[in-house]
Amino acid sequence: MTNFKAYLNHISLDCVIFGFHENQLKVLLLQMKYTKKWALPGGFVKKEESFEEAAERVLKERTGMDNIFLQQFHVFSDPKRSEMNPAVKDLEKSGSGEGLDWFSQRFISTGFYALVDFHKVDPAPDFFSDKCEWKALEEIDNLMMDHRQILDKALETLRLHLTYQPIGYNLLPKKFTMPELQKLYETILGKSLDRRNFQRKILSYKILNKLDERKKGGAYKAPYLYEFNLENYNKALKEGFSGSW
Amino acid sequence: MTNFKAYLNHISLDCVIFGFHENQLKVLLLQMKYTKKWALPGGFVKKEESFEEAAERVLKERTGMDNIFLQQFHVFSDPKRSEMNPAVKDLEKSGSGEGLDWFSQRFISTGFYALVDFHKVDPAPDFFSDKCEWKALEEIDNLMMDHRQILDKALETLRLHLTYQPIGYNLLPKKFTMPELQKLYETILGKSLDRRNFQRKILSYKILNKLDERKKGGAYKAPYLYEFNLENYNKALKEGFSGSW
DNA sequence: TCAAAAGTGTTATGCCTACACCCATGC
DNA sequence: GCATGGGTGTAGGCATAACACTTTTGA
Repeated sequence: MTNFKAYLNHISLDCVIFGFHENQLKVLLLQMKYTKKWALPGGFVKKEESFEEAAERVLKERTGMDNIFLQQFHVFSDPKRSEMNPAVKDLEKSGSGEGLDWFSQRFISTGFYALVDFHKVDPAPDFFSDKCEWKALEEIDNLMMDHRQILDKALETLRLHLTYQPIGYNLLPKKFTMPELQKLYETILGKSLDRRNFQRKILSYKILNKLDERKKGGAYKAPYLYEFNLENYNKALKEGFSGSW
Repeated sequence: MTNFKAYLNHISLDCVIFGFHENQLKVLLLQMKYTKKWALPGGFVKKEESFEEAAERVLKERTGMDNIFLQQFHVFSDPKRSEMNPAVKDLEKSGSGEGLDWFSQRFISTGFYALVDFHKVDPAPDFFSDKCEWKALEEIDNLMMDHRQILDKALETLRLHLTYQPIGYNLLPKKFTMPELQKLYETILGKSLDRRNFQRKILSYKILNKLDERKKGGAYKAPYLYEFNLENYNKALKEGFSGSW
């Protein structure tokens, strides 16, 4: 990762990787080696790669996972967004002259968001960072460069998609309970929903299979387990829900 | 436009410029000089420009207009999308060696869609084209490279935005009638709507001012004129309509 | 037996849909 | 006067929102 010849100049991508854990929406972040600033996992695009392939590669490297749900959402092209890029400082300290040239150029970054099953992720830092960790949305502040803006835009897009697309297959384990699914929706939307109405509505979409099993081990009354009906789920992904006109 | 040193390598943008005329949704296209293929107006990004600024510049050049409603919607990054780029052939014929190198590189294109008042546009071809014309959606086929795909994605995005955002201010003259606005919606959505329900719904958004004037000159009963209530319109643009959760 | 969480059903409201009649204008 | 398009109102159905009681379980 110190030979940049294989990559397209001034093009980068940043990934907002969402996971759901302990009833919180979390994002996978890297802590830069020298500046200690937190940053979104990102990468560059090889000369024969599509952006989607590049994003998959980055995702694989940071999470160990394949086939991640991935969605591009915006291009961040402000010519000043790369100014004072802390990564440059990180490279100065690491003494890589070649890298310095690379990092001092202007970067146009395409934002992707990814939805992953928290438990399946094995976080791995990259060459420029020494930590890779999940952070709950509330504990995140002061990200590198314009990464806060990128994160906000990703969240905004995710919320929008929620209103006309099913979500959850990529964020939850194979079997899950209705309260868990509801918590996921509530977390993304940032507001609480009525239990009964939520259930009626989500069931009306026909994207769930109710299982005979109940979730054991928890306290109190054991909730039923559900799984996604993939056929209908994928159909809903393509066609979308309702739409007002 | 034959000195490409001022521009970022392998980055381009393409604009899908929508206008509304004679109850049809139309798109502004260019006809390439040598291949005679039709193409979306596009351009490159200067080294100190944001994509949005570059798109505005392109829009200004093709339409003569400023302050156009502009929205980026997707990045097209397939490494093969530039293969057999007919513009290269156009350049071969025009004998520009420098241009050849430029055009033979891989391009990553960001798609923007624009909404404009048809009557205000003064179409102007660029260096590589000899015609710049409005085409109704139905008459469009066989566009250059992946431009058909870009157009389709723009239309899909526009339809989606229609369900949660007001639209029309940028596409219609200052004063317009309810039937005209309805035709616009019907055209974008590709289906017909009930007159009375459309009117009730659009009025419920409070984004219109009903004027005392009626449209004169037309045959039959003269319809009332409306204008957009900009304050509410802009508020609706920001906040969006409803949303199912 | 009590507290906490989960399962389930009913009612009211409002929005969307479908539909009909009258009015103005040009031919 | 008739065809065409525009203005307006109403009834039914479906989805959403608000809301309460019962059941299970562990402590």
